[in-house]
Amino acid sequence: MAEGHGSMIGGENLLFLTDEQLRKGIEAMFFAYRGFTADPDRILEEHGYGRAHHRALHFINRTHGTTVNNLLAVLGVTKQSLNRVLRTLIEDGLVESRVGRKDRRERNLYLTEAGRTLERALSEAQRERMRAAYRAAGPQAVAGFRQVLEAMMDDEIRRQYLTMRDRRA
Amino acid sequence: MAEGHGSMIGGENLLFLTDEQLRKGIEAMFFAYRGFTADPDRILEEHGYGRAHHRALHFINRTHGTTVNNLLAVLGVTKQSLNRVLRTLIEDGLVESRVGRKDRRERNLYLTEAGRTLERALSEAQRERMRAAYRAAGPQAVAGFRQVLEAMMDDEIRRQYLTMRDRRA
DNA sequence: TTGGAATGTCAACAAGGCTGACATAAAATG
DNA sequence: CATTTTATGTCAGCCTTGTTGACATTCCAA
Repeated sequence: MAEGHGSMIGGENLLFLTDEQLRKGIEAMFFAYRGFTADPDRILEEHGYGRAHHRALHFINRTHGTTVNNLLAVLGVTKQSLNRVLRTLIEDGLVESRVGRKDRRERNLYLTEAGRTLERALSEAQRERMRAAYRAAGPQAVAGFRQVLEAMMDDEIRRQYLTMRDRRA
Repeated sequence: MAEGHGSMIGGENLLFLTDEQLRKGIEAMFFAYRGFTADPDRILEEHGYGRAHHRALHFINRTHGTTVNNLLAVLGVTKQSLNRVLRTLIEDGLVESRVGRKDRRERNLYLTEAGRTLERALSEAQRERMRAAYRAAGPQAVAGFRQVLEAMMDDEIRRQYLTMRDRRA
């Protein structure tokens, strides 16, 4: 019958690992990511910015005073690419770059009031979508969601993510 | 104290919806998506292709004989953008474009043997990553993962996704 | 027969990745 | 102190992949 668990192929904890199931997961990931970025994208467009700006604002807000090198590591892009984005944010007065106090080669990055305002608008839109999804799926589903996502990261990124996951602002 | 559940704001099923929790979900999504695309990206680079080619191959393989318009709707890009990608895939002999039988304006798209080979390599790399994540997280987590992702999609996309989710090859 | 739909193509442009080369300042090291 | 390394910025150029607009072709359907 329909529920014959196929236990002959490895027990029920392997049952869900069919190519069919994996394909569904892959496509869900693809479509969900589109939703995930849709709301901030609309706001960014109004300001003439792109996702790269959002990412920079997010991580500067998240780790006040972070250095350029730090940001490069987290974002996984080249300094030339980041610099282009950072320069416009600084010119537009959303980000402030201060010479490092201990090490004066470094630049510590901060959001200005205007930067905080835009960051809040972006992250609030994204949080609202996430909140609705969490609410619809329930707490147990959320725990599973995070577990799978963390297991999907590259090892090095996961280490980085886990160390900063539970930081305080 | 630290565990004062804040039950005054809506009961424990709302407890996990703090901005902090939502931020973790957002960052997990960001980093996980990088992992999600990392393995196919490496293979694509060897062939001089990009993610756009992967997406086209995936959905042509998934729905043999799909039309260009169909593909546009699923991928959410302009026809000009898709056309450029499609053209190189056809020129390179990975995709075959046949004039529609009923409606001869339409083009039905199929993978050639070479196309199937590349598609298999790409999807197998991606499935392997997904498989490892699923295995590490367990069946319950996987169910939650899918629930949250589906809830995160745009409404229209979700409808589309759900109708094709359980199709047979 | 004519309007509109589906498709393709050309041109131009922008964002945001990349590499390589080079400049500067400051820290670290011998 | 001299040298090397590090952190950052910048210029130039290239690529992919998205966009818009204009226009041609084909062909179904009213």
